[in-house]
Amino acid sequence: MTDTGKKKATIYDLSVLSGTSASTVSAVLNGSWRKRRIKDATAQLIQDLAEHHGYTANLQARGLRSSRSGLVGLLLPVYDNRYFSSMAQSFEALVRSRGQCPVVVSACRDPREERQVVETLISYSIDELFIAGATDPDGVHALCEKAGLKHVNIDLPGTRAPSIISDNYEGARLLTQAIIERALQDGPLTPDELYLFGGRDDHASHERIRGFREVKRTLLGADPDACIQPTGYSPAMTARAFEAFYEGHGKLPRAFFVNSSINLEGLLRFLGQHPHETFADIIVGCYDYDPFASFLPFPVFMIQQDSEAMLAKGFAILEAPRRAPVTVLVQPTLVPPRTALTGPLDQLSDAGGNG
Amino acid sequence: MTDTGKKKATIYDLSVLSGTSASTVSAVLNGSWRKRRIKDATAQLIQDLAEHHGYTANLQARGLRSSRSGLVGLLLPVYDNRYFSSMAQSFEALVRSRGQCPVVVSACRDPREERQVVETLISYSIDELFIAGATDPDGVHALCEKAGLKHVNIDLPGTRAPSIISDNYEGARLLTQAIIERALQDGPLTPDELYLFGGRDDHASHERIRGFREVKRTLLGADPDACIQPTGYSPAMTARAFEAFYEGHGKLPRAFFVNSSINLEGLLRFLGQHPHETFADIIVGCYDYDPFASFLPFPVFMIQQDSEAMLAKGFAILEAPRRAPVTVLVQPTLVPPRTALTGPLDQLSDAGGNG
DNA sequence: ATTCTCTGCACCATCGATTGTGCAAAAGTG
DNA sequence: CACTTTTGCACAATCGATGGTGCAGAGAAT
Repeated sequence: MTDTGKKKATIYDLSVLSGTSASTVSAVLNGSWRKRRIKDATAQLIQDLAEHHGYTANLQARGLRSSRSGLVGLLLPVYDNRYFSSMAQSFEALVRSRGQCPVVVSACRDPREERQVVETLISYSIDELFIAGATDPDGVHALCEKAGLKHVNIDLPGTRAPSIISDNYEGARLLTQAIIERALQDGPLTPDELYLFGGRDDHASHERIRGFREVKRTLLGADPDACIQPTGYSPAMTARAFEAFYEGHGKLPRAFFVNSSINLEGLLRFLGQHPHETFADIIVGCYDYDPFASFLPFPVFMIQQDSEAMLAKGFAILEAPRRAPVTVLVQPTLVPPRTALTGPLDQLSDAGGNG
Repeated sequence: MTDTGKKKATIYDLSVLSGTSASTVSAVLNGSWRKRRIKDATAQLIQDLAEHHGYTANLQARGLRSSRSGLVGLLLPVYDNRYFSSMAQSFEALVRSRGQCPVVVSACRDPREERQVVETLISYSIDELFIAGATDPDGVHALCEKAGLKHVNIDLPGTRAPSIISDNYEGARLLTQAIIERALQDGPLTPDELYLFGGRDDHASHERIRGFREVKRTLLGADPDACIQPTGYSPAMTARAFEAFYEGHGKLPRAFFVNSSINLEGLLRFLGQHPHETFADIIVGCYDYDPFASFLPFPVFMIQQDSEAMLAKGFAILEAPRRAPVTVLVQPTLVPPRTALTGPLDQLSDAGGNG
């Protein structure tokens, strides 16, 4: 790739250099040349020239003409937690392995931002879209539908497009049961000693709360409404809920279920403000897995959602001829305290060593 | 936005509907219409039509013609840790606030992948590129240069383009000093009780090791080479280093400096395999901040890098007329153990509550 | 009334690649 | 040698938006 010339080479440049037409160059360089009965020698010549001049196709031009782009989008609510960043990591690898180009964007759980972002992606003729945790999946669906864009919901279901979600109900049951069993080791547990913090009015929260309440009622016999504290997906709000509880009771609940790792950060903020005795004996369950959180100085049970499986399933569904608005459940896994799982980063080759 | 029609509307559709020419429609819809002396009434008519038909510009066509795209790229090594995911989060907000569209891609610390990704981005005529932690910044630089793409290095410096990096040397000094002081509270510390794990042959690692060794020599009087254990950026390799040390010494070093949060995950893997006594008294410093890691059951000092400041500085440099290959140092902050800092997620509005 | 200046817009080439179609020249057939 | 078939490629329209240029008509100036 000797960089001859200053501007990027185009098929027209190569057509002059090779003494062929632009359409021949195009065919050779996009692989359709056998179908077009281009001579092997001609193809070879053009490929050599292309390499020599560092030719790369102008993807905007290609996309404009063919109305496809080779891009696959992933729409995230946020980046900054291990569940979504890990999903982005897996997504990259998966899309790359399929010869397409991953594009990840976040929309900050804002329905307007979501639409805006999707419009932009559509304007770039992306080929497929994975919608992870959209606040308004059906609104986004309408846009995709209109543009003929293949898409699936991941993590939060929509009613109009295929959805692949964690089995939040089952996961919550597993997690609740684990917390309760662990708490019982330290003596009997009364219903008002087990709380749930975090989440809001989305499908995932509902299902988790449902699973929590059911197991709790079964094992502990009751579940006062006051034990459910939805605080939204915000560390600050969650911290406030813990503070409020602490002010009212002089301690934290003996055991509690936290709706997500983002909410669990709210717990950290509380911890930072209080001495160790305050939480020496608590038992926590968190829906989401974060390796560092698993090693906090009290037992933390976590639920790992299998984002890689969800994405893989998503691709499978997009490839299938019929795409009914089915909902596929993917089973999450209970992770006991003090567990360091491997993640997508472990797939990366890193020679390591100092050289 | 009533979705009249099935295909996406173009300026030609609107030109027919409005009885004007396509160029007029184009001018009205891209804001250049005052300059083109379009009558207010005409503009209004076209805007109404556009809204009614849910017109959105085909950005590939626009980009092709104007060879600009409104896209700003961020090239990351990986997503899956808090430093980079937090950087991505800040990046999104910053770019959005400037009316452009953020595109984040990762290249897995693979020089070939880096080039490949940058080529792709260039083919989409992105306007600016932030290169965070490129393995081969100058190789990437060459590509950008050739394409006339404005770019800056973030986090790891290149020699050919402006670079904005953390003051790794100073950060390492702060961190080393903090660990040593804390260790001295528990009694005298000998040079062979303080180790460094992680990092490889990149600029950041070098600077951190330099800072570590200097402070250590100053405060402890010596620094045996064996105390430096570069393991690459891989949790597995780092875990192996801890295991090896443990096998040789029957315990972990009393205090150690870990090169990054990714390496710190290696420590978790070790911890998961050993009883609590093994690490009851260790003192850890980690270059990078992760809120959960800050609350591990032993003192963890962390360094928070100011990625938001780096990005902001990057934009400033890109806007400046002259762009010499300067290197700008941004000061990181020492974060004492058990500290929950707020992050970019706190900027997000989240009504919270159950409704 | 004539010339000049604006105003308001239409026309058209252009960005770089894709693709249906057409047509020479080469090769095969009888 | 005349005729068909195949090979190998060129032509030109097209995707949707942009922006330089030109020009008709309204109003102003003389």
